[in-house]
Amino acid sequence: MAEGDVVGLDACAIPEGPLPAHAGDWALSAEEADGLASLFRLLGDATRARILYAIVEAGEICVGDLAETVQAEESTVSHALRLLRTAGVVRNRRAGRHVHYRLDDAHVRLLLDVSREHLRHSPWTASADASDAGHENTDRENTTHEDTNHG
Amino acid sequence: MAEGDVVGLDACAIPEGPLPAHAGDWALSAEEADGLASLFRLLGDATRARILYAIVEAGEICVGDLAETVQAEESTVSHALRLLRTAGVVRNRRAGRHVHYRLDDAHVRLLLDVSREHLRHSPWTASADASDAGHENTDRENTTHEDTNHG
DNA sequence: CCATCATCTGAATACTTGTACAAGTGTTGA
DNA sequence: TCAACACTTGTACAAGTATTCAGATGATGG
Repeated sequence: MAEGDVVGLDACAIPEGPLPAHAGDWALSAEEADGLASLFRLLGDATRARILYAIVEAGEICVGDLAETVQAEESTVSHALRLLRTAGVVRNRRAGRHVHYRLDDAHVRLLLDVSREHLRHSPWTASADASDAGHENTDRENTTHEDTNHG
Repeated sequence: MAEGDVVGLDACAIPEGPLPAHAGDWALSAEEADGLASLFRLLGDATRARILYAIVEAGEICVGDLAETVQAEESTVSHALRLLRTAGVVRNRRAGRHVHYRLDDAHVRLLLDVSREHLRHSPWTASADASDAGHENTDRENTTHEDTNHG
């Protein structure tokens, strides 16, 4: 009973032998989860995502160009930028009539990088063709009952 | 950095001297942006975030424990897990009456790791109190109008 | 087979949020 | 000062979504 050992009656969490070195540090408080979710939600919009990547690509870019690049109304872009700005993700700099935006968070840049990698190596695109899995039985879940050793 | 130099009349994107090596690769197509946003949106919910981190921490964990850990109804957790499952983020394994969930995407794990780091090093929590910069003029950005050289 | 446990699913609800239109602010040049 | 420009903001509405309740499914043990 390698793993079945730990499984109690009320607890079925299995510490999976070799845990990542920093296990235990992974636990998230409600606030942390909220903060993290806020960040992710911020990136969780196609327009904002495109804006961010356009900013990364350009280094620094003004609202008008941004709007043209991401094919959205300036108003939309401005609204999006405000969210990113107030979250500390981007930073603006006024130059004459223009306002230039640039990234203001190295972590976010890293996130964008990692996620882009993920995208390139993953079989998804926009429409996860696993659309709604109405039947939910995606055969990969059809496991043989390995540890049914209650007997 | 000499930046004001490059600004044109219709284009105000400034290539910021040394671009990241892979610049140009950063541009996101609409589909890519959508895919990326989908992923981020998936992580952009406090409940799901907590679920994911709980899964990472436990290595593998069943729905009931998950519900208790993240302090949510089992039904809520199940719904959340379905989204994560159909997106390929987590994977389940049936063991008797229990269903164990674990991460099923190294990229996502990395994202979670990076973002947790971000959280630890950032001054935010849930509510970004960097209020809304109504005037947007955060004085340090009050640069001398460098590129007002229209003549 | 039935009762029970663990989990899943569907539908209804309330809530959040992205977008567009229009008006406002601030800057520049004449 | 005025008009034009670049951008921001308020508001309203459509669309999306998280949560809950109730019922269904599948597994186990007697």
